[in-house]
Amino acid sequence: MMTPQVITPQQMQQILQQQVLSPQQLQVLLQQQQALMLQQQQLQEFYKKQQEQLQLQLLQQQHAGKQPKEQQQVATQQLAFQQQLLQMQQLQQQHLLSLQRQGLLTIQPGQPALPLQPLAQGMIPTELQQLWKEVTSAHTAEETTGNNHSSLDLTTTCVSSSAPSKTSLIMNPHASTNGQLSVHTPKRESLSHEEHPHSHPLYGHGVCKWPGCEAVCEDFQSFLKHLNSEHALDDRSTAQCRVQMQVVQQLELQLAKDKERLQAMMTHLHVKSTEPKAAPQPLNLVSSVTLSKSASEASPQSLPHTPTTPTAPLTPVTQGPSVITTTSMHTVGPIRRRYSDKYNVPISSADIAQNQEFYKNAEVRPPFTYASLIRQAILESPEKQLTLNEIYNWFTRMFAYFRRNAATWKNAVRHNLSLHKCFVRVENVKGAVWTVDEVEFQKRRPQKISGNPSLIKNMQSSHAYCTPLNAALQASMAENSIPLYTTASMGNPTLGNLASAIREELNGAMEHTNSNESDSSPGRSPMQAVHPVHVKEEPLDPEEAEGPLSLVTTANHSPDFDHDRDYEDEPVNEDME
DNA sequence: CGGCCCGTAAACATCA
DNA sequence: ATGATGTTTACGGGCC
Repeated sequence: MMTPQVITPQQMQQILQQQVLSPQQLQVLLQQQQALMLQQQQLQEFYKKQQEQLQLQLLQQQHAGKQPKEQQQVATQQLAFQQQLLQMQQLQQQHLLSLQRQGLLTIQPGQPALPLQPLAQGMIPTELQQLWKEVTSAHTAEETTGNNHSSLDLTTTCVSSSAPSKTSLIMNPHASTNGQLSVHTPKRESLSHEEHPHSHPLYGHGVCKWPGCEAVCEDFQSFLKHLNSEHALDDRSTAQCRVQMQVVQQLELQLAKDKERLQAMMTHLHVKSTEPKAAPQPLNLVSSVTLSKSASEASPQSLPHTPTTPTAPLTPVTQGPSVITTTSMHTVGPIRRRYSDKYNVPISSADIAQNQEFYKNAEVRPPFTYASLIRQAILESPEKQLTLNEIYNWFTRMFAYFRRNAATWKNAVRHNLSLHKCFVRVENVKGAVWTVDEVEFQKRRPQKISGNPSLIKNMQSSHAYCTPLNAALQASMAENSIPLYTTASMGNPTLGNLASAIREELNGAMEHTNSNESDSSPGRSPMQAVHPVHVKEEPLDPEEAEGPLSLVTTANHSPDFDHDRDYEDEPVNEDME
């Protein structure tokens, strides 16, 4: 539990998000509040009676002129009461002010301004009933059967147990008016109190967490003493409890609103998800929305495949894009991978996360040919060579799209590797790796582009580096352009590289027609391409240093997914288009 | 319409 | 024997 005085809006948000307070908890609090109000009334009466008695006594004593001790005692008592009352009211004012500042006390039209009522009058039970109705009507429908064992329950405990006999006496008659009240008997609460002696929600870090208290208590025992003495059943405690209840209520209302908002967002994004390829940013949202059952029906039509394989181990949904989607991949040692984790290197960085995450999470077919992708995969590797399996892994790692239909695209990859001369198979001790013959690749490029004169025109006339190969590519590049350029310029191998690779291709193509380029974009000359220094210095230790951006790369390690196998296996079995 | 590129499917061979 | 890896052929769609 927190102290209303110091609670910040951020904390409120946190609380809201955490949904700390269940309706049950609220109920408990409300019930307790109700009981406390009754007690408060009793106290008020008691106080009045005592005052009357005091007056009588004083009169009598004055008449008698004796017994100074008793007189003193009574006077002290009275003073104490008055002080208490004053303190209580001050506290209440404090609470209310803070709450108002925080916008927590937005009293609803039909609802009486409870908190502003003079404390002495206490809270009318009907008001509480009303309150309770409002709160419950808003929430009981959903998420029920929670455990109400947490803080609030214990709060109840502490308060009522502090004056058991009195409480029960006072409560019971009223309890009959409301069945819910009878649920909480002092017995049960005291039991729960004893069950978790050292996990009192009002006690933490050696400090009493009673709202506005923060008294230091050495140990739990002293805390209990403190609790019973300082926070016994009195008006102040009652008032504080009521304020707390208001806080809770407001939080509940806020929660309801935020839930509504969330629902609206989800609905909205769901609609978006049915639209085309989408911008990079919706990416994660798209996938997350996909999870929601409500959204599931509409999505299939829009995308080539149903978004986000449900079975896939990494669901982009639940977590934030870059970091979370990924798991530690190192362990997965594919059968005979040569440079086991090297391919990890070129992968994601926080910067490109946007782009990378897009294809990583959205099952959108990348607008690149298999040949381009394969080349990129190989070039991103430290050694500029990959085994077939590593290429597979790269595909699945970088593109959600390739996490299904493994048989199909893997076949395509093999097909491309064999078909294109630019891919050279190099025998190795441990097997064979694939490399890129950049000369061949550059040869090939112009060919293709030559078939698209308009593109060439574009490139020549506007020296547009990333003139797309086609509309899709263009779109993709548009999406990627900003982050890609920044990252690529930093020499960080990533998906950014992927785009840069495309640019390279174009550059390479342009070389045949335009040799003006002075910039050092990668892979322009065959020699550079074969041993490209620009992309990144090849680290001696593939595990650790992987380039200029150590930070980024460190992040890369974990981020990436690990289960190549999962991707390989599942799709074949489960998919059906 | 034909040529080219690309993706997909599949048959087949090789190898561990 | 099996699966991964390669090679090759065939076919269809898209584009120019």
